[in-house]
Amino acid sequence: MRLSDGERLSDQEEVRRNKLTQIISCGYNPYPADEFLVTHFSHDITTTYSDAIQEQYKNVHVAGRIMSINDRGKVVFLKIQDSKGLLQLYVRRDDLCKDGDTKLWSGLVQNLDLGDIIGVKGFVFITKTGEISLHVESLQLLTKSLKPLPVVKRDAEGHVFDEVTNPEFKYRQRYADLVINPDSRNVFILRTRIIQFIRDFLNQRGALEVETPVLQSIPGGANARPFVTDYNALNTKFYLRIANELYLKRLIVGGFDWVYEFSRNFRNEGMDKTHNPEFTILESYTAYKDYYWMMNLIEQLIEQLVLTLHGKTDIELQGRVVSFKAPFKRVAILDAINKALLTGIQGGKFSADFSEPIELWDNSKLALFCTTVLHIAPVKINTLGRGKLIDTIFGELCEADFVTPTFIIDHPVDMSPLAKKHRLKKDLVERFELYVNGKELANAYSELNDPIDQYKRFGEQLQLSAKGDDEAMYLDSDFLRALEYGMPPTAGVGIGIDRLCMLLSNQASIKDVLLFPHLKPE
RNA sequence: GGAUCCUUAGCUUAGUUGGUAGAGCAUCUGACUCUUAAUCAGAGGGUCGUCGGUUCGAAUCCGACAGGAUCCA
Repeated sequence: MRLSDGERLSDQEEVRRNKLTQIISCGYNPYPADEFLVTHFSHDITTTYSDAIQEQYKNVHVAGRIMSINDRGKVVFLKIQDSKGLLQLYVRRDDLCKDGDTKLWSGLVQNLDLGDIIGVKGFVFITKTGEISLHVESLQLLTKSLKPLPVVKRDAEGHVFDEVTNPEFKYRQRYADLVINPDSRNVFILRTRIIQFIRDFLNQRGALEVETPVLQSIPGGANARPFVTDYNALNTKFYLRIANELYLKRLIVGGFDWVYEFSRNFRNEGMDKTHNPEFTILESYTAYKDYYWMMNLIEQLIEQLVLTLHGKTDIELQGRVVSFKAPFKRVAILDAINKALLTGIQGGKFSADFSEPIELWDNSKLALFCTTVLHIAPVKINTLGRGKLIDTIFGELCEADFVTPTFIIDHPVDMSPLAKKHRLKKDLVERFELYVNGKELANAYSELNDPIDQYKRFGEQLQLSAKGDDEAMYLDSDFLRALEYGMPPTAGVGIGIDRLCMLLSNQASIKDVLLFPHLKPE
């Protein structure tokens, strides 16, 4: 008996299939359809039970997966795991088989394996060794498990047996990882709590959650290579969205004054510890506000989120304590770079040729710095515009320094084609990025709403594209048409949800905060 | 895309100038009606990622491929 071609069954799998046959031949259904009424969860019992209130625990129904079996002959101790934790079951043959017919014992109980899912009824008591347990009066199989589960065992000294450490196993068989590894499960519970917190935070302030197209005819709103697909009914190429920004702005044009969406975005690019081609960004746009207002909002959001999850605003990240107390530091990106240049020159890392403030450098000097100091291939640099060069220098020189939450603000105009020009500072835009633990967590602008300026910016992107920058933005004339009707002054923000989850769950890889990260097919 | 490393039983792994694989947990058989890594006595389970080469002989050396991890681009 096999489920798929070419796969030989292991001895343990053969054994389980034989047990399945025995269970069926004894008249028990290994996959019953009936509802099993659950009255209690493991954790609730083990945290609230005491002998003083045992009357309330006389008829308890629990269901879960068998995680340990301690067979003592005519008594078996089982531990089952439900969604909230573990509960020990005390199963006695003579309690299950009161009429002397031991078929249930020999036909079913003795054919149970680790991983089987059972439903039990009984009363709660405390064993001689002091463990709150369920004395089982009836037991039924709810699902037979045919594949051995590498259940983790721990001894009294804390030695761990059978813990799956192979990351490929965890990622490919997340279902198994979630069963055997509570740490994994907790990360994903935390992820949901984070998303719920943000949703509540925005809803309480009057924001409207919306849904915009995942399939787009023009992949706009970001600099990235898209996934392409054929749209049969419309007989044209479509793209999976790289961002939802331009659609949310269309909604601001339409008169909604605060919208947001948790947007699953797709970028056809490399994957590493912080990038998965499919990822989640929260985008939110608010009419009549600017990026200063947005900075205040975001620092409130992050501070309160950390406070809610951890009960305090100072938390430990990779061995150092980081404060999330608002307000966060605000540093102009050019100031940050100039400071790093000065430090580098004083430390002898680069020559004094680069002592002039970076805003005065011409493009050839930027390129020279990138090739000689940062050792970036000239072929690549030739495709980059001024803004991307400066962004690259910031990434290399400064990014890692911003461990405590810091707003990096006022970027050069040509690296921010959707941001409004700064009200005071020439050649800059009203933009901020939030850096925490050396990584970009959020990106926001006072949104560009001047359709003529926006048209010019798209034009500059087209020129970059012609130079070979395959991430330059596409021109979206429908978006320009929307802007021509008039979009009120608007502040917009995007928060990387995956990175936020990595940060707050202290995970080093994005794969550890994605339930099903992409891997090559087996 | 480049460099380095990894792939041995269900899981974790040992395997020393190349001599047809050893363990713990899990599994199976037997004993045990309050155990908790239960214990005790026995047993089975591996085409050592795949394919090819060198050799009398390959888990081990060489090559290609596949998957994964880390770092770089």
